[in-house]
Amino acid sequence: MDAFYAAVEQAAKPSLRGKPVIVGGLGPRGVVATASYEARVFGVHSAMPMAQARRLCPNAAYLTPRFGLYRRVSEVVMGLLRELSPLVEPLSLDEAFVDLQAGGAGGGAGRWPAGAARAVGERLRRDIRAATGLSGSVGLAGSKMLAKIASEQAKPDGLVVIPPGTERALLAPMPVRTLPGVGPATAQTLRRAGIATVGEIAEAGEAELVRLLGRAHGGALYAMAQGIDERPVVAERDAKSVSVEDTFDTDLTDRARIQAEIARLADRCVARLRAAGRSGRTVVVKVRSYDFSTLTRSETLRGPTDDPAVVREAAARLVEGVDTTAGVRLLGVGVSGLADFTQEDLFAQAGAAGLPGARPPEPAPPPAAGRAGSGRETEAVRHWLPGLDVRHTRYGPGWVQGSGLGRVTVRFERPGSPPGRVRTFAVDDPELEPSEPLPPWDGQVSEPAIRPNVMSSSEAGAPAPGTPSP
DNA sequence: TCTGGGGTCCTAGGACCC
DNA sequence: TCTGGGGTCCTAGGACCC
Repeated sequence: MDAFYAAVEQAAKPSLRGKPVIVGGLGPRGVVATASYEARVFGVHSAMPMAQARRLCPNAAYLTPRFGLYRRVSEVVMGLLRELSPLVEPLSLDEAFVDLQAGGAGGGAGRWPAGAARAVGERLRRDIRAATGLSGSVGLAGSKMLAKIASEQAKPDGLVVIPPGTERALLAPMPVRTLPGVGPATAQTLRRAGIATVGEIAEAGEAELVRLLGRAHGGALYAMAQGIDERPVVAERDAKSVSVEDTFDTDLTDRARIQAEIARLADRCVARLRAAGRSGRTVVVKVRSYDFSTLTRSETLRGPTDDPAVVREAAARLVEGVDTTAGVRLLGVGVSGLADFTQEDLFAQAGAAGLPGARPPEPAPPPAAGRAGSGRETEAVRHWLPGLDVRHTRYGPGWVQGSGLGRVTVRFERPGSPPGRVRTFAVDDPELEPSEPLPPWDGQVSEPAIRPNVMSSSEAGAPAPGTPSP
């Protein structure tokens, strides 16, 4: 999907179409998650500090991310991919590999008539636009690596095919950073060895690449430089770890506060673990200091757990051993070594944590949602975060454009409506209330081809009763 | 008002075991 | 009592991806 988060927001907010839109953290330490193509013209890009983005593009719309909405749109798109083949490997909410041969749409025996793949790709792009109102790009090739490179070249709103037999010649002149897996550090190492292009990787030979980058990375890169990538498309990979982390607006130094935050993070982590029906054996704590130096401390239990108390206690022990006196900007808690939860694990975890071993396997305590989740979200709503949906009893649905000085500015429009007008209210106006996001296909003129058949529980909240329809 | 949050994979050293 | 070789597990850190 092209500039996915920003594109969803533009689809949901008609007045933002054609304008620079930047989605990301709006706090003092936020970074850009996605910039629309209109904003990229100003040099804004993903992972850039929000402060820098505001200097480069002061007139953009700055919006807080709405992952629940993006997830719903993503599910629609992934559903379209699964119509092409059962072998779909999502990489993120907005990207996936599809093994078309496994889908049999090419006519069997793994042979595709000339042009058939391109036709499938173009039809997919039309279907995605019809179902979501958004544009996606397609790369078609004989391997995951080449398909990914092709899709990068196809963006935005395009399709690129790399025909079999043309791979090496096509790759040779490209900079090494084109290859997936080559980031700043690898590019630097290669540059120092006089290697700037993919062709030069192939010329250097496997022994040299392994010497420079190690067995796995060097070997993989040497193969990729020749267009060789045998990795299969794998659907439904089980997660191997679950983690949560928070960056604080100002550094933390108070030990009690740090321990309180660690406990909150542990509860949030376990809540996600349980929601996935998993348990884990290794607890990891992450601490990023005032100077951005980052360390982790981990402890492996004797058996897997999904008990919030066990994870909380392990995390507390681990952070106890870290010098935090100079100030920490980020804390994180994670669990790895995941297993599908079984009843026997309860005994193992009781022993491992030094808890009273005889404790019966009572129903595990609730995932302590009280403090972190609901409290924080309520707070966010009261601050009328830019980008969030609201509803006014007289003016209907709209979204927060900004707030401050006791006022909140709302633009009244919705997906499918013409650009709306702006009104300003007191922040405590009783006629104004937060509301659920309206997906982009709501209000479209034509009936969408596909609708999500399942709503995630976090999105399932019914609209408030008694509010008038527009 | 420099640098988010959620992941994956790899490497390397030490403990431990046979 | 001059000290091998291979394997696994754990811990910590780093590169990379979206």
